[in-house]
Amino acid sequence: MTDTRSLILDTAARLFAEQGYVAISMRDVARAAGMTQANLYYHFRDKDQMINDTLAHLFASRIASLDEVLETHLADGDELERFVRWMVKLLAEDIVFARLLHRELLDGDAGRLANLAQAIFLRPFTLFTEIVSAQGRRSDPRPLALSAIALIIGQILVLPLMPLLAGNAYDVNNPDPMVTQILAMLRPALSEQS
Amino acid sequence: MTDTRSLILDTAARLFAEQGYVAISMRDVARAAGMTQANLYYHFRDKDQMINDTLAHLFASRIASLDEVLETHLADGDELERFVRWMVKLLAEDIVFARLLHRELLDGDAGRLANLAQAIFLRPFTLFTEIVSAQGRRSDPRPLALSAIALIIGQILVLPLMPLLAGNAYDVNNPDPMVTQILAMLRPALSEQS
DNA sequence: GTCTATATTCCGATAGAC
DNA sequence: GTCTATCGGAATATAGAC
Repeated sequence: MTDTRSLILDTAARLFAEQGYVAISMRDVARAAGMTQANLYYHFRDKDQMINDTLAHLFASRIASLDEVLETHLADGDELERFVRWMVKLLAEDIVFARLLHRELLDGDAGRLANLAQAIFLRPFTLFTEIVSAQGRRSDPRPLALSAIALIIGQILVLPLMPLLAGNAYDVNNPDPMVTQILAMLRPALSEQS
Repeated sequence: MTDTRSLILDTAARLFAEQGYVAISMRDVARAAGMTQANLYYHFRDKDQMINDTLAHLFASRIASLDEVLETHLADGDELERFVRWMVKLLAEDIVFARLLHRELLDGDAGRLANLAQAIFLRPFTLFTEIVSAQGRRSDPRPLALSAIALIIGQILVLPLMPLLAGNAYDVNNPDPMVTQILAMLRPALSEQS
């Protein structure tokens, strides 16, 4: 059985993702984790520290999957497609991670944003700039890399609008159509010389 | 002098955008608007109705600017660029609107999302599908239209990461670089025949 | 219309038993 | 480690004077 601290962190991550930090009380977390609220203060100094530890725990576990992707498949196939597919799958299949990421982008203070940039975005961003540079473009690859990340994050954020506007929806369990759509925008932008 | 109800709605919009609905109390809104909390209940039944009215008031005023853009400039220039510039300026210059939009995409229930799709997104979405179709593409224009909106919204959301990753930042008061970057991604995708 | 005053519930956090 | 019990404060909302 997993230890109590991890149980609390996983429970808190789920609740915070659904409703936000302010809307979830210590009592809510404790009840969902099957303990009393007072016991949370044995494991965490206060609510702020529990939030920070929850984010650190979740983000550290999720970014680890990028290392696997990079190390085990570094030699094969289409690097751009592999990167996009990894990021889309990560955000589409893990709604807790995706929603906490959005909450941090909206409400994180300077320190939390710096952590986020370092823990989550730095390696994908660097990887993408390398992919862009490898295409032989001479201009600064960084705006294009940030746009790629923005496109993927934006696609996930507007997903609930899909059925209301376009009349259909990407299947969360099948990220392929979204990957295809994103690649259809990135590839032409990449091959444009500027 | 503007009437009390509008003063409350504008004040609430600003505070809700900054910190979220749950974090802002009726006392906070009342204090910022220069009145007591009890008086808010003369103008609104409860907090929920104040939130809904705040969103309806803000979104109705902002989408009105699209009508101006469409009606006064329908004949000139580059329709795509005009549309992108309008949407980027709207989101970049009006941080209250942009943040409340993001909050609704994250936390809006089905009814609020339907209102959002209708009040804000339907006309830009339709406009963009028409622009795409006018380019002579034969495939469904809707995924591309949604991607364009996703790209613009995503760019605004990742703005705070810019100085942390790319080492510089778009100037909020000068949306041109972001418009240029977004057009650099949309134009090639548009001219690809599929 | 706006106020003072208050009812009720819930919050974060602590003390201390086991 | 986890509990019961409780404190002080802040939340939404209402009653009623002006």
